[in-house]
Amino acid sequence: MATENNKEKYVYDYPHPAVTTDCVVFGFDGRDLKVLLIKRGIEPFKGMWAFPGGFMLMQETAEECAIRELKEETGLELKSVKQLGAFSGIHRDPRERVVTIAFYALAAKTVIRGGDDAADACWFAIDDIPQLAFDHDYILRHAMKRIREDIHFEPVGFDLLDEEFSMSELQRLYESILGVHFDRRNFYKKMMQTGILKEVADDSEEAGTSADDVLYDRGVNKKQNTFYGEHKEMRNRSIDELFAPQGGAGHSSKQAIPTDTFCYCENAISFHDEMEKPRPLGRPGKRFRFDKEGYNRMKESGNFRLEF
Amino acid sequence: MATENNKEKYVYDYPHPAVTTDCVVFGFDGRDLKVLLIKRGIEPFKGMWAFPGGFMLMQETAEECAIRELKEETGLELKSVKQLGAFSGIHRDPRERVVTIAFYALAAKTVIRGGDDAADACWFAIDDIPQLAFDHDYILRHAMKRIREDIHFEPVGFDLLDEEFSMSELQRLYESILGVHFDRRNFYKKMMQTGILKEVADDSEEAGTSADDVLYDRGVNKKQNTFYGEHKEMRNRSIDELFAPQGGAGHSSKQAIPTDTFCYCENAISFHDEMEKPRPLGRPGKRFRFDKEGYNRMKESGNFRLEF
DNA sequence: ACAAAAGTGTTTGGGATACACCCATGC
DNA sequence: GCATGGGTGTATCCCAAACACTTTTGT
Repeated sequence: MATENNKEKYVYDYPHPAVTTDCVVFGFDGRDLKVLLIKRGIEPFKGMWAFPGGFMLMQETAEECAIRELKEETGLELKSVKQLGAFSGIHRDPRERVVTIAFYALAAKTVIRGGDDAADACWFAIDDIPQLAFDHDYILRHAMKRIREDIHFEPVGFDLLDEEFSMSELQRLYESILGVHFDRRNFYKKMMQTGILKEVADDSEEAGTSADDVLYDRGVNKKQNTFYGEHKEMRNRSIDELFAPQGGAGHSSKQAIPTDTFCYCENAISFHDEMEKPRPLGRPGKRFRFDKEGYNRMKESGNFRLEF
Repeated sequence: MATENNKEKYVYDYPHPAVTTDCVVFGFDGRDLKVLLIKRGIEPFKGMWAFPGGFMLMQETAEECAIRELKEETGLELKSVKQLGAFSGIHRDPRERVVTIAFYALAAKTVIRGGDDAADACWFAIDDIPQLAFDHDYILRHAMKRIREDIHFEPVGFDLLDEEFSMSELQRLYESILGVHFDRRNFYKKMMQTGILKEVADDSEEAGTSADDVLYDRGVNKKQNTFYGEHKEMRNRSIDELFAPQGGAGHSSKQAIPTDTFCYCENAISFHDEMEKPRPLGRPGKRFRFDKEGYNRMKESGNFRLEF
């Protein structure tokens, strides 16, 4: 049906929409769930923030496209992305009819630090997202809904953490994603009895001041006194509340903040330089790893579900 | 970017894939979960069975396209479809690069009977699906997985039943979808305590020999003696087993059946004429309705989940 | 000494499961 | 009467939620 002539034009008997991909990349810095955005350099929506993504090539699947674009635009090299679905609003792109296939992905902390090509790529805390280009607000709502569902069935969390992590890091991650608070002891028990964690033998120094804590420490302790206080409200807020239309009801603090401050950008690159490493207070905890074998065993033997 | 010239050609600076939709329509006849398929009248895959669907127009969303194509090809008029996702395999259509956005939908029994335009549209029992065109086998696996997940959280079942139904009809539906068997009494209790059902006042005749039972009765009683025996194996079979590659291991009965028989077609239209109405045996049960208000109350007040 | 964070065990209540008897209908 | 299927209650068990004290570290 399609014919390619020499003038680099592509001709079809029937109109074809353009197909793009967009990728919602989640990260976790030990405190908040974050999303990777890029600042658009061209129209439409020039200057606004958007998910990395772009036009699909004929010789690649949508998944491959999402991974390629992510690499090109942010330097992140991920092995897999999960599809959220197609978004086909008729006027979602003012240029032409564009159907986008949206994905989401999880970037571990180590990977977060790896991004160097990301000139205009920044991580935004999930409750400090600026207004986005296209229908990306809408896509983000779907992505949040999806990650909250997936975390019950799949070991989503471990892709967001380093290989080794403490139980409280894991718990903070779950709490960030689900927006709730768990009893520390019950969380511990529940996690352990899933059989998807294995404890790391305590080889004294190994985990101590390693790079693991770098991102975690960055800035966390500045606010730590008020951490629970600040976010307590958020913890029981629904997705819709979190993503109410700009200036919507019920969240006056957001309205008061001017856009520039609201769009405060934590650039992935600058992470390296800015950080000091005050250790977390208190007793250092055991460290754990994701036990892939244990997970497979669980998955095979019946319906695996993390019941939170 | 796109330019339309007078020769009914559509020209783009970059190659565009075609975009289609496909819709997996589930039905339930009181015994088996069914899927609506159409026989392809043109190449490619002429003569093979496929999901209803077709090319998306520029002035419609993918959802609208799926609903429109469903109407055109089968006569079914549905109000909503749910998206499964985009399938973007490079060679999934031999003609040109085609990305399809797949949907699934649920058709109530009454609606099933309504289809008159469906010349080559047939319902197939979920464990008697012929080999399908394109990558539709693959899509069907996703659809089955999805409906099994959705049924836990959403009142999926009620879209497949008539307005009024008996508890055992509902149970059979759940058992068909999930492939398991429930204790009748526990199922009853669990369903009732969700608060999403309301009992229908017994106005004697109203529900008795009404059209409700028509489809249900068709053919069910012919096999009823052996119903549980025949399907017991299937009940605990996983999706992958159910959809093993043609001639795969472990299901010798299928291998023995020649394709023509295997593709036995229960045409939606002929339902009207063929049926006799032997009532179900035993004591006639209470009838229930889906309680939309109760469902909304449940959904708002915390995480609604049907735990099966 | 004190604050902060982490490790651990017990109790208890509610919900899921297993199970049995009686009733209504058609033949 | 008998086969078939529907309606209901109870006992049990397990899991999840609630909850407190001790230990380690840094200041």
